[in-house]
Amino acid sequence: MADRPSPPGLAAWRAFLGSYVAVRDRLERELEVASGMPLSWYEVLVRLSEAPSNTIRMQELARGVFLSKSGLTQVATRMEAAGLIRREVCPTDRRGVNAVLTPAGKRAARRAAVVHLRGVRAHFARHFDDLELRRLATAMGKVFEAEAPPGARLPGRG
Amino acid sequence: MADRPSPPGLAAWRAFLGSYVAVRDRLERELEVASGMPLSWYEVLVRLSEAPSNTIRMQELARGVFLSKSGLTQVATRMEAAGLIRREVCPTDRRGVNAVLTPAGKRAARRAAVVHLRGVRAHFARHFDDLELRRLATAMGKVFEAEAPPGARLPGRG
DNA sequence: TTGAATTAGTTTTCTTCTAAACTATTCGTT
DNA sequence: AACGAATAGTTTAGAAGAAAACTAATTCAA
Repeated sequence: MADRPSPPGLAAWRAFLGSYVAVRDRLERELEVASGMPLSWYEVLVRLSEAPSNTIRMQELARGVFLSKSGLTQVATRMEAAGLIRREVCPTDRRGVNAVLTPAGKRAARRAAVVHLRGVRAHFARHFDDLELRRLATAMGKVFEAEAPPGARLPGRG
Repeated sequence: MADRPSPPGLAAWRAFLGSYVAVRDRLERELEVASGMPLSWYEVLVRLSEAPSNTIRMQELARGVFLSKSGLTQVATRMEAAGLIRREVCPTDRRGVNAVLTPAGKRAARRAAVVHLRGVRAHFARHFDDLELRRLATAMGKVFEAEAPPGARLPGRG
């Protein structure tokens, strides 16, 4: 194996990097303006919305939203203060903590989803046809599986 | 136009997001270990290496490396202290400042490039064949053109 | 040519994130 | 059982970056 990417390989990486930054930035600003909520909060809400009993252990949630454990603790503290989630000691392992979506959190998630999904469509998906989107999902999923830390998992929908 | 992405559209976005975070994180850590240099420094070095006279105005450099102007000022201050770049008042517009690559900066750029390019190959490009890489570069380039702020530009190589 | 508006960069302030240190619980060995 | 190792989360300390306030130079209009 060569130790450098081919020219198209490097060009693809650079375009990937640039488009990620551009799209993420737009989604972040739109969500902030429309919902007063940072993208990290939205991601927490989505994972909890999709989880059985709207409940996830902190550790697993941290992996799901790509934050360090201390980072998630801090996000969770703010979201708890805002009434969107609550935390309770895990009944089966008293070291653990469950993050649980509150009714207000559910409502906030639904409202934010409208804005966020419109943005994903307008700034990302709109640029491709269905075949391209399927190819992209497959290709990026393969990279994720190979490169993400063990235990990381892509969510199903939201 | 629908106001939500199709399921493959959303799946593609999520896989895109996840794989970006995973790959970027790996490249960042590898570069830090091997060169003691954050990725933001490397990106500055690359842009300067590719520029005529190894010189770029702060403003344009900030756009090139996806940093705010204050963010670049701070990065540049550290890199100047490390001897990798210097800053000089722009002769044609005395409001402006040129960032210039030093000889030490050139050497550091070459050394870091070996590590970084190996990483791009191993963690990103390796997962695709040539056709896929060309498709990706085209697709992502299109998104970048449409979504990046005015004046942003993808680099040619490095 | 003078003054207002614009532009370039830096400084200051604040937020967010990571890593390391710390506390508490559980697991695993003997 | 009991001790050490591992695991879960929080707290603390520190780095990095964005936005706003600020300084200085240039442009534009009258």
